[in-house]
Amino acid sequence: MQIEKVYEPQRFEPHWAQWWIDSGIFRAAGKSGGRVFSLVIPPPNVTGSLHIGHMLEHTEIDVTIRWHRMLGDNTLWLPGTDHAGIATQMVVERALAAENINRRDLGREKFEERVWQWKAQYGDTIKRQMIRIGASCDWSRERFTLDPGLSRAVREVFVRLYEKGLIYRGEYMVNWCPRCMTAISDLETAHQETQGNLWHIRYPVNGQDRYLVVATTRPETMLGDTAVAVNPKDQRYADLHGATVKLPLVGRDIPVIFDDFADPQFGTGVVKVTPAHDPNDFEAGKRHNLAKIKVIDETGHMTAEAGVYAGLDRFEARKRIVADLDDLGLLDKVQPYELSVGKCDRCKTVVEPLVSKQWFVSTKPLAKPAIEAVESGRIQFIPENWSKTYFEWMYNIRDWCISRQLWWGHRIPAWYCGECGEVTVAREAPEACAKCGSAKLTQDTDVLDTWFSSALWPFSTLGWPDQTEDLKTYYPTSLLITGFDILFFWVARMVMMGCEFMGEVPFRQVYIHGLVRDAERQKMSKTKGNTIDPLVVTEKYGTDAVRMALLMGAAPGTDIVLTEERMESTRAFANKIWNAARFLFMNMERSGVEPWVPEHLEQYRPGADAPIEDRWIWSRLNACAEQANRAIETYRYHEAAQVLWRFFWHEFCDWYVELKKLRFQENSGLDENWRNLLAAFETALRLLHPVMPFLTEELWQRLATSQPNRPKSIALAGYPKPRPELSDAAAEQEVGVLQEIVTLARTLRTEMKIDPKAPLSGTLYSHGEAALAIARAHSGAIERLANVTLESSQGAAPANAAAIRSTPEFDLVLNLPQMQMEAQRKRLEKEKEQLDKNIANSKRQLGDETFLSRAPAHVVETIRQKLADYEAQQVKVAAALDGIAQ
RNA sequence: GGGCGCGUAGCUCAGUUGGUUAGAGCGCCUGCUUCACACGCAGGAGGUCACAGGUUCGAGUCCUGUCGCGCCCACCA
Repeated sequence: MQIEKVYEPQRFEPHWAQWWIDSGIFRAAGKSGGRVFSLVIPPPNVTGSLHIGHMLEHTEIDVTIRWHRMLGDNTLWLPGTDHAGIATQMVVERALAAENINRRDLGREKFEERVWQWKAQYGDTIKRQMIRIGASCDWSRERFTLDPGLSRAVREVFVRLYEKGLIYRGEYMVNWCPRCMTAISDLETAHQETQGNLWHIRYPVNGQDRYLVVATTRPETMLGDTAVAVNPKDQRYADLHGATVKLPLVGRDIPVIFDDFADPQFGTGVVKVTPAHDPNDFEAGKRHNLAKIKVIDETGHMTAEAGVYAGLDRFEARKRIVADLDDLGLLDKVQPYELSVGKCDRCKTVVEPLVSKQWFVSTKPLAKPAIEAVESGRIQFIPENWSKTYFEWMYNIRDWCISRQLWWGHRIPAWYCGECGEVTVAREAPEACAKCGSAKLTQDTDVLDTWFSSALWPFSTLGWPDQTEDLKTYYPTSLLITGFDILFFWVARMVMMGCEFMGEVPFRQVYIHGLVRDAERQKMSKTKGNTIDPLVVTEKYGTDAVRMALLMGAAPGTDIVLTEERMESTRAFANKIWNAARFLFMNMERSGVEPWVPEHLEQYRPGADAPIEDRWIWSRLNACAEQANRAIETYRYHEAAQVLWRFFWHEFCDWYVELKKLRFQENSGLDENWRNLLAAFETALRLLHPVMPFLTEELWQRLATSQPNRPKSIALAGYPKPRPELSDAAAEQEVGVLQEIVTLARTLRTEMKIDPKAPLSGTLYSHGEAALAIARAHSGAIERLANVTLESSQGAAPANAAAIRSTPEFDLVLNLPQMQMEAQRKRLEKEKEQLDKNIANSKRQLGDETFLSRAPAHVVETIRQKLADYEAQQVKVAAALDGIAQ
């Protein structure tokens, strides 16, 4: 079998990804009317997969660790919707860029038409890439193809909420993005601290020789002022009841109103009121029945109401107005001022608060059961802290603006009558107006916020509103895995909708993973240019290495720092596995051993008289399985990754394979020795599969070829479970001592600056028989691993022995060609210093009456034991130092 | 303004309920092209766990405060 020296992920990963799909191993977990959840879904009793979605929309990398357990457990959560959407977005973005088209220049119909062409053109490549990185990619479920089943669910929910009075349409202040030309929700508005000015403007009071000075950060809105407000308790303005002021530049007379929202402490205590362009003022306007004068339009330009400023860009108008006020002597002062400016999440354009007719969901009634679900523990957050954030938002929830003026998405199922203006909300397009019978109906052109349909995902994908088998089986799911950045957007809303329409939470646990950060701990963002493109790095380091790097950094509650250094080290780990396999295969060939795995994987164990290294590695294998399973079950993926790393590299490779080298000299075919080894390696591959799926699949297939009844894939072979009967304390003890002897000898050799190639001899001294027996039994191993031949001797090392290393159990003395006295003395003195410190420490504690009386017995006992060891060591070190001095 | 979190080795980070001498990867130093792997092997240096108090027999871990940093939410003109 020809095996390359360095593991080349590019050769194997695409092949396996495709094979998993073709052979149906990654099959859909549930089907419903031809809809599948996700193309790449781990099968039953797997293990796991890591999922990286390339979020163009959010211009960052989103990492979802999908470590699915049992299908039968109903522990699945399958990210599907958004990733299919993302794949489509990737196509669209590419096409738009390549053809240099502005979305808005196409109409809705044209756009949808073009998308299919683009998909044909660019889709295959992207689909392949998505699959390669483990992302789902299901073309049937893109948002704007408006999958009929999903649309039906959306309409159903809309109508039911409307009939319950939980959806309403009204004229409200919304966040408007002048570039996207749509309303956006509060959540999609990102506030940013910006350095601006506070302009103080004089408004002359009619009939008095007096000004009211108002402060504003947005002078251009003054053209739309319809009042100025002061606090009713503010004595300075108590005389202004019934007064009016003349609005500068416009000349309109506007009233002075008295309202609590004016803060006497702020500026002069007088505030201008622009009901059409400020949320606060809008509310005040309603209270005082003020006119709304719209001076800025949907494109961010001044309207005809703005008089001479009409047609100007809003920021240009600001400059002109300030200049004109200054000319008129009405600019009292200008103050630098830091304010937070709302920007569109998507395009960073400054949001314009505008009054318009929009659809809203009243969220308070929906939030109540959703809060209760978490409070009662029916939904659990991991890490738990996130429930606080969830509550914080839920308790202060505001109504949700759901209408968007975009042209892809789910149309709002509302029709307006051309005759009488009646609004009809219905599941299907109505024939005639319910009120006047007119057939002149037009559907609302607005579409729904994408999160509206996303909120229904847990049940809409299962066939709701029909009571399907899938719905009964899979709702509620057990686990949602997601990032905190969509906690409000998606998670909270799924809970609300689930409680409302299913009467039950959509999932039991929510695992919140961190976001990926770059080396400077910055959130990845396209505008900052610090994005690590998963397609680029998977190409460079391999998918397995990228996955492992992410997992190693995935401690709950912390962000994931993804650096190339980290990926380099995980690639090294992949290569290590590869080379361990390469080594085994080479030796199998040499010994005439065919690839082999046990018939019953979970029952194999080495015999009681098996070679010590086999008994040892199987015991360690079991410990590793135990820890890995526990870590995975408690969502401590970083810990699992670390446990596996340490086991495979530092136990399996560094010790087990090294010890096995001695056996390879025997040329005896597939004996028990080989069986133990191959079965151990096979188990190790299964343990590693979740963190290195492609590599382990490749190796496992090569290993298992001979087994006719083997599962089709390592993914189907079952994750190794802890098996207490494999634990072998005696073997661990014995190999532990062997490791100690070898390490001592190596350390001593390096310290004495002895050429590692020079064979040495030495003596192992011990009072106990155990260490001596081990040294004798494993002389071959010791010679191989430390290049030292040891004699054994009962008793303590001679006082004048120079090259000495001690443990509480035994002393190791090497016969050196020349003495390195100085190096030896230095090391011993350092050791003595450390021992003295430890002894003093232990003695102090043991001399403390309160400690003895209050500390648990086992703590006291371990300290006693340690003190005895330290003291024994101290005697030896002192003797060795004396030896040198003589 | 409200909420959440962070500060541990040169760098990036672990450290589950407080309990012996605080760990890993990378980097660094020394020595090895040993017939699986230099994406490697062997050995090593490096930390008063941000600071100040407190609780405790015992604190990186719990409490209070200070300093520094980050994130989220919020209609402060």
